[in-house]
Amino acid sequence: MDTVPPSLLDLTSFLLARTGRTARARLAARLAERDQRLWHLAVLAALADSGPQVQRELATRLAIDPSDLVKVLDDLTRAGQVERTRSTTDRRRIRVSLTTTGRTALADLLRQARAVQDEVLAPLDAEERAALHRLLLRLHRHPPASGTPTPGTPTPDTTTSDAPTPGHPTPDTPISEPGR
Amino acid sequence: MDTVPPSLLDLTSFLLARTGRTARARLAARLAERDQRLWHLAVLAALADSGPQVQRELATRLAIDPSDLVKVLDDLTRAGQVERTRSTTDRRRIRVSLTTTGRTALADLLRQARAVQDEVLAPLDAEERAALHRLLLRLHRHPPASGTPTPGTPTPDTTTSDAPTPGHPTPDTPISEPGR
DNA sequence: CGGATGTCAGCGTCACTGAGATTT
DNA sequence: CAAATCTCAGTGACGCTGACATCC
Repeated sequence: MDTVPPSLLDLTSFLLARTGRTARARLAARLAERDQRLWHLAVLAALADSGPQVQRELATRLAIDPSDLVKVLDDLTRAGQVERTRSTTDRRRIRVSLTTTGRTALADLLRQARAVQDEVLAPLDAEERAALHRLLLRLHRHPPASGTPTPGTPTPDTTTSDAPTPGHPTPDTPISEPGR
Repeated sequence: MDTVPPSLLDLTSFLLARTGRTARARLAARLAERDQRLWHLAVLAALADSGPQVQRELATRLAIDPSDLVKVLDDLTRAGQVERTRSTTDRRRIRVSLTTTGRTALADLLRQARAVQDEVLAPLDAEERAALHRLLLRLHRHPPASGTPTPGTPTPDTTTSDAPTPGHPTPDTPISEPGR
C-alpha cells in the first residue's frame, strides 16, 4: 500500500508540495464547474478585503504577474463582477472595484473553497487543523531569504506603498479605452 | 505589511497550496542548475527505494501520467542514469533500473532537496517540523474521497498489483526499439 | 528624458487527452 | 477480438519575459 517512495515521504517539503498540489487541483476543479479559476477567487477576495485598488497594487498583493492579472480582470469584467475605472488624477492607473454581483459570486466561491478544504482536511480534527494552520502561517510569512539567487522570488517586495493616493481616493471615470 | 487578503489566509488549503508552491518552485530552481527537474528526482528515488520496475508501476506509484513519464525517462536515459530493458516474458513491458551514475546523481539531488527544505522550514524548530511532517503525512495518506466527481482524481487506485510478474522477476534484454 | 502603468504576444513547463503501435 | 503497455501529438492553464503605448 505504501507505493510512494519512502525517501520522498521523508522530505517534509515533498509532502508540502504534494498535498498543496492536491488541494489546489481539487479547488480548481470545483471552481471550473462555475467557469471560474483560482485567480478569480483570489482577486475577488482581495477586493473585498482591501477595497477598490489599482491593478498594480492588486498584482503585488496577490503575487500575480501584472500581465496575467489583465486577463483575469478581463474575465471578471466580462462577468460583471468587477469594474475598471481610470483614475482622473493619474490616468495611467486603473482602479478596480467589486460589483454587487461580484460580491455574491465571491460568497459562493468561498463556500466552495471551504467545502473542498473540509474534504482535504478530513483526517484532522479541529485542534490538529488549527495547529497545521499556525505552522503554515509561520512558513508563509517567512521570506525565503534566497539562499540561492532564485530568479522566481527576487526580493520580499517590501511594500506596495510607494506614493499611492496623493490626497483624495482617486475619483472615477466610466472607463473608456483610447483608440486601440 | 499584511498585503495578502485575510479571507484567503484564513483558508488552510490556500496556505497549503501557497507554501507548497513556494517549496516546489524553490526546489525546481535548484535542480534546474543541474539540468534536472522534480520528476527526475522522484523517479530516481522511486527506483532506489523499490528497485527496478516497469514503467506502468512507476507511473502509478508516483502519480505521474504515463505519457509524461516517457519524456522523463528519455532524459534520464540520455544522461545514463537509468536503463530501459524490455521484458522477455511480456514484450510490452519495459523494466527501468538505476545505474551507478544514477545512484550518485540521486544522492546529490537529495542533498539539494534537503538544503532547500532547511531554507523553507527555517522558521520552525525541530519539534515543530516534526509536527508539521506528521500532519502532512496524515493528509497525504487520506484518499480525497471525491466529494465531487473530480476528473483529476478518479479513484484512489487501490494498488498496482494487478497481475505483475507471472512468476519470475522478468528477465532482461538489452532493449532494442522495433522499427519506429 | 526617465520611470511607472497597463496591455499584448510569445515562450517553456505542467498535467492531461486522444490516438496509434505493439503485444498478450 | 479485447485489453494492456508504451509512445507521441496536441490542448489548456500557468508563470514569466519582452515589447509597446500611454501617461506622470
